Amino acid sequence: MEMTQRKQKILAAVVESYIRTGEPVGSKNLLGELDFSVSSATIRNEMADLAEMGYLEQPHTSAGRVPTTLGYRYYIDKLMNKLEPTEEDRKAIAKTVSSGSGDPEQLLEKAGEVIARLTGCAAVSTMPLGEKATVRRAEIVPVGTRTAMIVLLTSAGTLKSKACRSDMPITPQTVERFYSVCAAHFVGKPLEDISTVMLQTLVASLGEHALEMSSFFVTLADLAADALSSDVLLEGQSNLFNHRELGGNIIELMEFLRKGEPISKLLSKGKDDIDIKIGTENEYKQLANSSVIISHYDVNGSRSGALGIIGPTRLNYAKLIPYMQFVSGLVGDILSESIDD
Amino acid sequence: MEMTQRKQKILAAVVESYIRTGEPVGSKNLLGELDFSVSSATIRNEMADLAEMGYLEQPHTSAGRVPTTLGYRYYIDKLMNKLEPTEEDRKAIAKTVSSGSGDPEQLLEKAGEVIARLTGCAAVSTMPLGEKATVRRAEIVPVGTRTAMIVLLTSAGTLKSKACRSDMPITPQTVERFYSVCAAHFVGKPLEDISTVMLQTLVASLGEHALEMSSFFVTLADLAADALSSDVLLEGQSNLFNHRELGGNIIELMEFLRKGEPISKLLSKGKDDIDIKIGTENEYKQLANSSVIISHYDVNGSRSGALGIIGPTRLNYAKLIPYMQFVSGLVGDILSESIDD
DNA sequence: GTTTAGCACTCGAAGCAACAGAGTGCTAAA
DNA sequence: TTTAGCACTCTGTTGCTTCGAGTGCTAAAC
Repeated sequence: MEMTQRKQKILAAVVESYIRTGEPVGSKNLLGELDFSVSSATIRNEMADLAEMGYLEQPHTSAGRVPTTLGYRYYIDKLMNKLEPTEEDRKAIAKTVSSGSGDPEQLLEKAGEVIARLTGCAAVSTMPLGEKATVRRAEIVPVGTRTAMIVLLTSAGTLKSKACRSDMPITPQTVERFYSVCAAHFVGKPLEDISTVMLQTLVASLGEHALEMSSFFVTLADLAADALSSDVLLEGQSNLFNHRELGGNIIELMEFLRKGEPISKLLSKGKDDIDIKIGTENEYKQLANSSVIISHYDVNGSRSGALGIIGPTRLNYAKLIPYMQFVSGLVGDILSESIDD
Repeated sequence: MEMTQRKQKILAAVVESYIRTGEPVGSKNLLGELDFSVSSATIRNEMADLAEMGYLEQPHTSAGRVPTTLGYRYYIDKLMNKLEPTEEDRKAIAKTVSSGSGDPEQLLEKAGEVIARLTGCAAVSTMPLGEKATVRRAEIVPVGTRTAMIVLLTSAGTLKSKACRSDMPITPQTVERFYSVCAAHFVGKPLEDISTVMLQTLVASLGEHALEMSSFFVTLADLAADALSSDVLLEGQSNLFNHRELGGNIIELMEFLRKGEPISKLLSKGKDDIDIKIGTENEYKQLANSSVIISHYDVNGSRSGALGIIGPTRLNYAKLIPYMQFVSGLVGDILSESIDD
């Protein structure tokens, strides 16, 4: 069967009406939404065709039509008119996002916050880290006779810090020794190289100072692991409660979001600037009733991380896709600017 | 009407049975739970009396009885046999909690985690901060020509750090100037004194260096405000989903938990070591269907903060109260030990 | 050949009666 | 004072009917 222009218009109207109301849309309801006038019977015929072609489906025989995954896909790829963010919105977003400048983690937190608020969905983001991130700097700050704060700064700009207790009093020599070991073994090395195995051999080589120093390096390894793994931020998951159609799956969905690793995979996958997965297009079954819009950002020209939103399949794609592009572009710009000095 | 010993036994049995099953308990079900034998009719009479006295109520005429707030209160105050944690549990808890030693924030996070897991409730905790907390140390770590990390350490051991951009390049002189200003104006001062007003006069007095330095001090003030306010930790809120009886209120409850300030008030209120609020005893209406167990901890003999759990009214008080006391004692001990050196 | 009016049909939602089951309160006997 | 017995009340479930929305099909109109 052929996709005529009239069918396209009807499909678009069905998708838009369903996104707006959340109710299956019937032939009569559509009459007012179209820019040509035909009877409801004609629309019924066309909708039956669209259903046969796989773009629409019926929850049950006597209900209206609902877009299928294929229907959304066709709409997004061919029919949708993007709705660029207004100047006001751009300014408001830019203001909020740039207030989190400095640490990339804060920046992404702010960006997630603003996205979640604007879209009414859950927002996720990944840090501009990667396997290639290296140790840029390690600091030790003694804060008591036996307690010190270890601070790790990565090449990606991420900062992690943790307190740490030593079994022996901390002397200025201890501090000096810490810095020299760091300079020799850690600075400039990839984060993932700081494994416990590497630590064991290192500590063994310290001889009499092993006892004194070991807890600091263990803490440093913790921080490195933390920097590598805790790269997923989540905001606004409670927004999901407002979407009735997620129904009973909402609890599993929230559990899924809390996990982190799958989200990290999800966001790192796509190659395109923007990546949209509708319902069953998602490989995770917990997302089968949800849609995901992922927008990647570049730092100094290279693909670094991504922002995403997760919500019901009936997202307002026409609006949200440009918004996501705008925010991720902004994040990329700010990070590019702040990282190279 | 008089509270006989038999009535007490019946009340205890009703409360315990309801806590266990969540179902209204009928006279026949109670037969097996009592250490004396009477007929169900006798129990019915006694239960009717207890209902009249306000300790029990019926969801509807032909249902079993459910404890009222008053009933739980009587049970907790007079009837309950506390169930101290087993040696194994104590060890397991101590191990998890002490793994978060060092920074108080981490410690409380671990403590909250273990409580949430053990009780199946949401756990909240407040940091051992107070108005009296002072600046112990401020550090600046340059990480780029115009970017630096500001680190604030409080007298309570809390560590906060944030990245910060300056409009001008950061020189060794900048760093030195930062330290001398900090030493003169911040170290030893209460956190709450670092207000924006104080900052304005300070920055003004810096003369030509004002532009260069101001963003650092603004960041420092942010950190101080953060240390003062972000003192509420929340763990395991998703556990609440497992409690069916919270019903539709669960969403409002979770929103309430996410807020922070009311929780902070809630935890700071009680004077006793342990503080239990059952259902409507709570002044917040969002907690009207929930119970709260708050256990305060002391650091070096003075009341510092608290740990709490929030769950349905049918908590296993006999078990959870001693557990909370144990964990908060542990937290107090660890903090006392780590803070005085 | 396409569009439309008309109509029978399907299915879910809502309302209602019947009924089983759990549990109570009361009365009268032990 | 306790107990057995019984009538009563209330909930939850099941099955039935009705209502309405919306479809699909057919036959007539354009």
